[in-house]
Amino acid sequence: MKIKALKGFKDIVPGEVELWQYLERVAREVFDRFHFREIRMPILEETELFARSIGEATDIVEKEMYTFVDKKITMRPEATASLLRAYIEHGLYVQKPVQKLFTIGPMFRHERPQKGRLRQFHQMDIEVLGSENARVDTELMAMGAMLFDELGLTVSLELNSLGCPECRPGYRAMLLEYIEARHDLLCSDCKRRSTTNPLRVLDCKVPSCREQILDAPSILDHLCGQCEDHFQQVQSGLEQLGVKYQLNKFMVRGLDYYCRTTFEFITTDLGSQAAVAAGGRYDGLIETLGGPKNSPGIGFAMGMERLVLLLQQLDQSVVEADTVDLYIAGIGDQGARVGFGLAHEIRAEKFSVAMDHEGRSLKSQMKQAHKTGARFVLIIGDAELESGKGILRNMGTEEDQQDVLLSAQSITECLLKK
RNA sequence: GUGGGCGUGGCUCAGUUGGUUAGAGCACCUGGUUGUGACCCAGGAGGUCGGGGGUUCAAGUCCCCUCGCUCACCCCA
Repeated sequence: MKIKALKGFKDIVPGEVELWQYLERVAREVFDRFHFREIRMPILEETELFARSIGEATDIVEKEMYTFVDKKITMRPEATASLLRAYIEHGLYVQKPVQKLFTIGPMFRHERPQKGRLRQFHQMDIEVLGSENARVDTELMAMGAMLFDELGLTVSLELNSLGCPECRPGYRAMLLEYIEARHDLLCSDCKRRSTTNPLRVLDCKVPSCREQILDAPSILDHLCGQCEDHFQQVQSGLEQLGVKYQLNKFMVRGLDYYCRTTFEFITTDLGSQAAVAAGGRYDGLIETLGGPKNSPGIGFAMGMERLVLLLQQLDQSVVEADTVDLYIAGIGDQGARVGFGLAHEIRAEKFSVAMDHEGRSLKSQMKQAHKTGARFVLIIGDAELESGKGILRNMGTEEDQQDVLLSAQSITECLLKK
């Protein structure tokens, strides 16, 4: 019986991992430009942390978490809660009132896997803690847009506001009334949602439900003065920076902690997993988790599997082919022995060197060199050992240089010349 | 948790109305004269046809069960 990876858990093998490295490299570079700093947290946390932040009644907490019940610990299903815990625990808000942080790593949710959705998945998570200025919201979305643009991905930004504890309850009551009046016309899921989370009815995909909610009251028409003002500033900021966006008054969030600004970066190229990144503001959350009072925050997470899938759909290859500077082909035991030593010395000079130790024929080694994408091949056989000079073949031009001294120094000089 | 589709060598797949030793392409290995990479040619290795049971003289091909993968619902990044 062969042992295989668990359902929903995937290996990222050579040939595939390069794209992940590329994604991460570009992202880190962009984060750096906006002056975000990295933070890394453990994968396991107290279960309580997620119950309190994400919300007891959410699907994530109710049925999707990997929890060690006896130890009361859970593998993180998302990054924000852990990041805030660390932020509070280390008193980062004391050192610097506004913190801009990012983290990259695996998250775990026990769901049925499908395209762009795994049980262990990876997110890049960005958070700005300690500011409620609308420019922060704008900058965050602008950064996301810039990153996707530089990756060559076509995604659109959808924006909404969820209001705050001042204005949401009133709106919620109004919506509930609207939904109740049409209760019989809704799908069975929405009937359930109307009691568990009425806002969710707004983004039901069933056509008949969509029809019913067309004239539903919009939160955007019922924001309190402050939220309205804040939302206007966010929008004018996006316009100032030339970031295209679309208002979506039906967009809701699955995690309880969101308020005010919420947004999603959407693609049409991933089947049902449209959101490649999503997030929003969570102004009361830091306090809820034991941090300083009146401490606002906003952040978003990007699904790396989804981004990699999109990158794979691009025709142009963004990843460099497999290549080495030099392949050493040793013929016979002595040739291989000398090559073995030279390879080590040349590697110490910061060149990449490949050779095999299987005692293959020269022809076979040349084939290996070709497949490896070697720029040069150094041939060392009996004749070369005798003269002390090797043959250096340029794999591009097919030229052989006959008189290369078998020393790391003269070989590296030749490599530098080309 | 609920549905649909699919499970043949590393990968992509053929396998006819069930019938002799299960095939192809790609990839891999070794050769094509004595020490050289494309292509080509020859040869080779590699599969208990997901697993179990049943029908039959005979099953990769039919039936049942089971496991796995996948897409979708739900939910979400």
